[in-house]
Amino acid sequence: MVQNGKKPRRTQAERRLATQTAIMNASVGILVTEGYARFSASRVASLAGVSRGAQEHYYPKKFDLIEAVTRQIMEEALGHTRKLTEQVDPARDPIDKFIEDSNWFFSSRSFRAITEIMIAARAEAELADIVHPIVKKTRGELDQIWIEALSNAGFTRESAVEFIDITQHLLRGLFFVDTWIPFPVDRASILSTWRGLANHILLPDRNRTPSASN
Amino acid sequence: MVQNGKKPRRTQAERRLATQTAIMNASVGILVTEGYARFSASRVASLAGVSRGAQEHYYPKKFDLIEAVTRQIMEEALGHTRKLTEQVDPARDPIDKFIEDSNWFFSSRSFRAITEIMIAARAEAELADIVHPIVKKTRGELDQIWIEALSNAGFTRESAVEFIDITQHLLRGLFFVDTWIPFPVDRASILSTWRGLANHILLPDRNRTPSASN
DNA sequence: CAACAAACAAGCAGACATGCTTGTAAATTA
DNA sequence: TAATTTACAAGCATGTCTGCTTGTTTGTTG
Repeated sequence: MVQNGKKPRRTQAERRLATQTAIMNASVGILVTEGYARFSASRVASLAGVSRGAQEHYYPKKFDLIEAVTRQIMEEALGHTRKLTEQVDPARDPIDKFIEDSNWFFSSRSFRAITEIMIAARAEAELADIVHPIVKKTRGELDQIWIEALSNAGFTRESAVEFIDITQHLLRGLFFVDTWIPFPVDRASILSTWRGLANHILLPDRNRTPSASN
Repeated sequence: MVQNGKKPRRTQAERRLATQTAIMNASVGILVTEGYARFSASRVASLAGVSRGAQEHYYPKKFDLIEAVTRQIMEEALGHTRKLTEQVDPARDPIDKFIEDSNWFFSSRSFRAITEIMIAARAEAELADIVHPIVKKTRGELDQIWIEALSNAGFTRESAVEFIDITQHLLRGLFFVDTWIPFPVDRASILSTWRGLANHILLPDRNRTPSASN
């Protein structure tokens, strides 16, 4: 149950928030641990400790629920990256920070949940119409942040875009095996190798002030 | 219908084969175009043009059907790679051939179908017990073939293993985006870049330096 | 060519998911 | 505090999927 005995009196806003976050957490939990196949409205409500009726009240259709999950996760990721890049000295170690941040996201529960949703969207055109724009928009903003960071660090935009792109592909591949294939993955070793290759892709921009690298 | 009016007489073996291949093709077709979510026994039978009873005759359980699909696809992939490597002059271009072969597989309908099955297996432990050993075994054999090929071409086994591993991760990442994410993928460009980095990972064998990992 | 076995057809019962409707308690407002 | 809206509970109608059973056709064999 959401409410507890100590506080029999809660304001509407509190009740709303409690119920909604319980549903959100349960949704992500089921998506992450069991996958979309087991993601039913009933199971979400059950795990969240709310009734089907409460579910219905906030998210009338199943897709409304999924849309909310998608928005929340992408919002979180954006916030996480924004906070991280604000701490980054553009001239110092944006490459490591980028790899760290990307590795964080593409290993996260959030990405796992989003992926389950994207897979479902391939079978449900209506769902795709809902979530694709959200993902596309946020992904674009995230990429933009790192393109700026790497540009400010003295690399050409073109090479930055390529490096970001390939890094993300690699990380999605690691996620892929991690999640669905029964092979062990030595993530640290692979990322270390990849880090070593970065300088073969990222090119210094002559039109920019070169970074004070050591 | 499987049979046609011109040949009212078919041997049992022919009937069997016709029905089974129709079911296999329909299965892969549904997995590839619609995903596991829409993969139901009824739909397979319907698309294959056979009755549910015929389905039942050869594949009593849904998982029997999936097991057959898995075996067939992995068998095909192994045959494809074996044929390709037999034509490869070990001293010439095994790197290109490996990338080409891997890119073929990880872009193929077969891999798409297998992936749908692996995703389903995460939610169905029983299914995982059936398909994981098959995939694991075949994947191991496939890797072994290329490790030999690259070794024979003069690279250290260790570096060959690492190169193969990362290449496959990258290709799975490309597949990931290709399949589920609404972003365009410039596969040729990425693979070209990756090909250029190969020589930074693959190490010649005779200079077996006591490689210090950095 | 008769008898048997294999291949195939068709229909059914149980489980489960969705979306809806009706009923009740709690909180806000006038 | 009475009226009214919001939040939540619970059950039902509909549809689909799976696994099974029963019935019919086709091919093989003695």
